[in-house]
Amino acid sequence: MMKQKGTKMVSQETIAHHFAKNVDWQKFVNLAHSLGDQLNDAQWRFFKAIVFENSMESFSDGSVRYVGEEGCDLMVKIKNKEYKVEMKYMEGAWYTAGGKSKPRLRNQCKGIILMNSKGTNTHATVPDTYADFLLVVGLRGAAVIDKPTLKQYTTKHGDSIQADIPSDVVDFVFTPNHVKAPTLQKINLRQELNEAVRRTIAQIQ
DNA sequence: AGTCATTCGGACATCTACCT
DNA sequence: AGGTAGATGTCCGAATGACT
Repeated sequence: MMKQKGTKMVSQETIAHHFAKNVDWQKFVNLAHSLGDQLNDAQWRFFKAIVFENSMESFSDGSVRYVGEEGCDLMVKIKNKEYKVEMKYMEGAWYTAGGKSKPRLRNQCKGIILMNSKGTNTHATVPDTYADFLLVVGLRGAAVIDKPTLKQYTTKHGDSIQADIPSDVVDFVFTPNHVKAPTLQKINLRQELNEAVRRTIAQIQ
């Protein structure tokens, strides 16, 4: 029986290219800006990730599937094969805000907490069960890194595993040059969620 | 001087798996 | 049966550093 080598693993460049081509990042940027800080409060942050992860599926051509499993948020289908991708969102992941000047590419991504827990973390690096690729999404850019490369840049921090990824070892999916100024849309997810919550509560007898 | 950026730890809610 | 470590994701706040 063949070992793992029998299953061909595509390159991070292939994954990045697929995300670049088959996901509408302008829509993502519009969504992220329109959502603003609505879900930034501590108790809503988990939901923010759910919104963004789902948006990958919605804004894709159908080849991206949201699964939300442990260590794997997305399944990406390329040439009839599916690949496991973990997604992290951080506002200023790759580019500084810029303010009055232009956004500037960082030498390395802002530190990402890949896993953390109360008490003491046992992992020294990402576990074998972790997705094969990590998609790091920011407001002004996104990039892909494969697991073997990612492992080179992880450090154990008390109760967490942190990744400090140099910008020149990743493959970019989009950059500030790939998107136009965001179209702000009037959405109020907090209100809709609150209403959904009240409706649900009202069903209880 | 005043803006912009970085850094660090802690905060949030709640589930499952495992332990005694 | 009851307790808790470990897992999930993101940002805030304050203090400090760097730049124009």
